[in-house]
Amino acid sequence: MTATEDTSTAHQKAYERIHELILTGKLAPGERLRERNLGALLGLSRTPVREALRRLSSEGTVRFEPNRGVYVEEIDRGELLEIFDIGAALESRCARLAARKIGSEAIAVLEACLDEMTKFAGRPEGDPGPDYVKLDKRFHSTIVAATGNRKLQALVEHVVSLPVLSSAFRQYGPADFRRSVRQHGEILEAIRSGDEAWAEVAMRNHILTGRNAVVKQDGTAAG
Amino acid sequence: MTATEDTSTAHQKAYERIHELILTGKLAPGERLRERNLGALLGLSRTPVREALRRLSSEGTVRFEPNRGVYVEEIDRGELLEIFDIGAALESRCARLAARKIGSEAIAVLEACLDEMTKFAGRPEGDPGPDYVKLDKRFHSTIVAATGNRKLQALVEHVVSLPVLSSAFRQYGPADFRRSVRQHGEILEAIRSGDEAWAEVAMRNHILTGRNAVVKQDGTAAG
DNA sequence: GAAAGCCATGTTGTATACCATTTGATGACG
DNA sequence: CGTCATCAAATGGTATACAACATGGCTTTC
Repeated sequence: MTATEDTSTAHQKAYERIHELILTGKLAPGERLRERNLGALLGLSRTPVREALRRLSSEGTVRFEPNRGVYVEEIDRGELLEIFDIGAALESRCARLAARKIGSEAIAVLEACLDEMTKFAGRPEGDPGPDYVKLDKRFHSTIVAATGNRKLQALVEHVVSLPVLSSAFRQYGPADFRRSVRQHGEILEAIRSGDEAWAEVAMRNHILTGRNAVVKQDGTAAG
Repeated sequence: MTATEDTSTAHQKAYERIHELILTGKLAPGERLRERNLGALLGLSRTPVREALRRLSSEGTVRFEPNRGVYVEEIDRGELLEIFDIGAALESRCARLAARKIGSEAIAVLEACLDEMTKFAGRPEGDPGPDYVKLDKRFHSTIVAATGNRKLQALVEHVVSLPVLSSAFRQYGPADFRRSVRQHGEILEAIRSGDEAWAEVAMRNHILTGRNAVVKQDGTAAG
């Protein structure tokens, strides 16, 4: 019916929508979030909204100030680059584990992802945009899930929940997308062949490429 | 002084108590948590309990099964050891950053912690037990906070929220505690002197010592 | 005229009430 | 005797109601 998303519960819907609003910058860093406003906006009551906000708070995306409201967390450039380093450490470790433990179904999912990515990158002009972001998320989520480690999965989710991950894509040109696809291909091949060391460095290479894109994103010394 | 804990809000109280119940094994892995039961147990309504559970869920400590209840997550030995490795990666990175950015107040807190730890470890017999766990938490939290990176802080919190971290202490003997104190001393000295590389490896050394304790904790091939 | 206190208003924090879904028991039917 | 349908109790999911706290403007007083 609606968006084919897994919007089975109001809480899930609230979480996804609010998260997206923050990702896309419609809710700006530092901005105060009023529970009743959000509820009205999403057609929900405060209860699921608050639960979603608690979750986002636990992920470091928003901040509860007791009795004084909820605010979108700000992230400065230094923090962000650190996060990329952490992400590289976590995800490369995931890739190593995945190379050891992944099953054929997960492999199939990765292949399907890569296939669609290739199609997107093959386009002459248009920016793949949000679709590519989703594919990228699915690809990485599949690898993390293949580790079978739920705690690790939770950690990575928290890292990739950053607004900036997608903003990194925003300024990608066609060449950047092609490179991204190629890197995903390498990662898949490494995992498929069970080469743990290769999978690890292929993933690290991929993440740090994204990091570099963010570094160059805004050269100005904006406060 | 009562429990000087920051139990200002019901949500916070619920979170701390439930977390502790899981840490101490009073709520066993796989066990179903009934919201009304927990609320009655803590003298609270379901609302703050549910918010606390959402937070714990986000941390990977419990698991929501839609319409079917909340369960304490189980962790097998392999996952656990992985978590220690991740923790080592994250915390050693924190130590490196802290060595660069820490302020004098935080240094003072660390010194105070170390002081109390030394007292505990100096005891002839008694197991320091929960008190030492708290000191350890404070020590590590202070270092993480000193990085100034909130997202990183959130990540580490999620790692150390593991039941097993404290269970590692449980089988510590006097010699183990003395070694732990000595290691904390090294970490502090490294950070204080601003030696990033030293701080990093001192922390890694410390965490992996704990990992080793867990490895040896239960030699039996218990499922 | 300025500062301090008080009240009105809005928002968060918590409790309760209601609805939807699951689950186990009971009984009818094969 | 076993199996399946049906229903009731329990529990999770959500909405609403109420209480506590914060904030801004107004009045009052010096």
